[in-house]
Amino acid sequence: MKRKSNAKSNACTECNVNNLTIFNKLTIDEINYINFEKTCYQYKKNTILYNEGNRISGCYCVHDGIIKLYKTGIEGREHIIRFAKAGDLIGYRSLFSGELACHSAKVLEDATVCFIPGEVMFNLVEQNSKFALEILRLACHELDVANSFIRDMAQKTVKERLAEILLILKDDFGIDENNYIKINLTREDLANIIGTATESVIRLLGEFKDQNIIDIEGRKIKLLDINSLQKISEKSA
Amino acid sequence: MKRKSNAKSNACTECNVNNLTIFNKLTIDEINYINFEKTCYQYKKNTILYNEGNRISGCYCVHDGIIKLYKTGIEGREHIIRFAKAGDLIGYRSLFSGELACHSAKVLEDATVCFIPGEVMFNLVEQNSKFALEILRLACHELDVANSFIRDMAQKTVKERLAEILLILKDDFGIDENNYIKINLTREDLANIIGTATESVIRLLGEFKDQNIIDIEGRKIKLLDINSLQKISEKSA
DNA sequence: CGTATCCTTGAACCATGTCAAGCAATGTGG
DNA sequence: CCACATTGCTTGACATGGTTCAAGGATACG
Repeated sequence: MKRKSNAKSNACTECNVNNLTIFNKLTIDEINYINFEKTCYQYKKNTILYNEGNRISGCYCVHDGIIKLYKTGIEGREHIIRFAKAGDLIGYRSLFSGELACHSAKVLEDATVCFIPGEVMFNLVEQNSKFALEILRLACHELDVANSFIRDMAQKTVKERLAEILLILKDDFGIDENNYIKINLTREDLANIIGTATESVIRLLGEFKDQNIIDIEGRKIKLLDINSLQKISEKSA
Repeated sequence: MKRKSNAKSNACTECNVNNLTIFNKLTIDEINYINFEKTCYQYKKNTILYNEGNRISGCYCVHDGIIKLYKTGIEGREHIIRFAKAGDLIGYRSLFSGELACHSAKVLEDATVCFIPGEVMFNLVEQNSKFALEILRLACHELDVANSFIRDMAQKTVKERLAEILLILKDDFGIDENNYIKINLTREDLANIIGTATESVIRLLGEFKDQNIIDIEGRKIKLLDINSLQKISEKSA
């Protein structure tokens, strides 16, 4: 399940996701420092990187694949917080808050992930204030997003939230040449993002399909009418 | 509504909320720097400090009083994010994410608030990495809290959330000698925190009262049976 | 090829929202 | 200080969105 990949193809200086990440404010020397200290792993689908409540000793930079971050709630029910993809950093939250992991991380699609020890992160924050500000910017932005989502959970219906999440997934993962969203989730996963029952997701996706707003092929969702989705998600339809 | 208070009683070096705040990692020189650059204001109830969408040019440190932070949602409905009290910092999120204010701030109880220009905050982050880490810690912690609340919104019933929020308010604001929570909110405010209708809050508070879990005197809520509240909020009752 | 997981549909139930109406408390201006 | 206006509180009746349960079919996987 967990396998160190050969270092060659993973030099941070040549990493094509580098400019997507918060590391773009680092000097070459600092990048090399990370490169020297990090460890790369390849994980198969369903591997657990860490569990809620674990102590996190560093953070993970996703090179490719998709990682699902989720919290376990009442009666063991899973609640999905977000998905991390190429260029995303995970675990930094617990690292910098000094708290135990507040979520579990599980591989959704086979992934290559670099582990950066916490000490390295702290050293970089101390010696490069631009980097510190960059992480701060990231955390503050995620906080905005989280609070907006709380409001949406509070005020929107399940249908509105489903339309919203389809649009968010589109923005985060993009669509292919046939307008299919480039992430395949089970109905249950979708339900666990927006906080509803699997059956409700199924019925509502069916409804969207009947209205020619989306098309469905197994787990692949094709967006036909983004405008309508937008209207639905904003209650203006 | 907005009035500069005399500076004497507000010297940061003598501020009794100082050790509650993230500023406790600063040197005396740095505290004096803030003291020199800040401006203190006294605000009456219902004053708006800033509105969602405003550009924020600094952040506010609450000296006393209570500030309500809320987002405006669909059809103008208010959703309360949190309350800031003595020692809390507000506006830092938008400042550091470089985005427009993602919420409005309104005075709930007459407040004294110090405005610290953004430039000062940025300078301090740059020159004192312990301070940077402290803000980062704060932001990451708030992110944890926000994500937990999203899960709760997704998985808990209105009754469970109401029990939960009463306990949170107790922890945040404390209780007086008669076990009354030291913050007075309208039923509508309570509804706007947990995302429900005012009528539901009224009915559920009545239910809690009938079960001798709480007592109610106008807007003041007295906690009689914290254990039961805990059980309810965790679905174990 | 059999087992596990996922998907789908129908039916029944219920928690919660909405609407309406009246009352209480609070605030404001003359 | 009173009268009026506004805001907040309460209750009942009703509508409905959404959950839950059950059962069967489809699909993926070892």
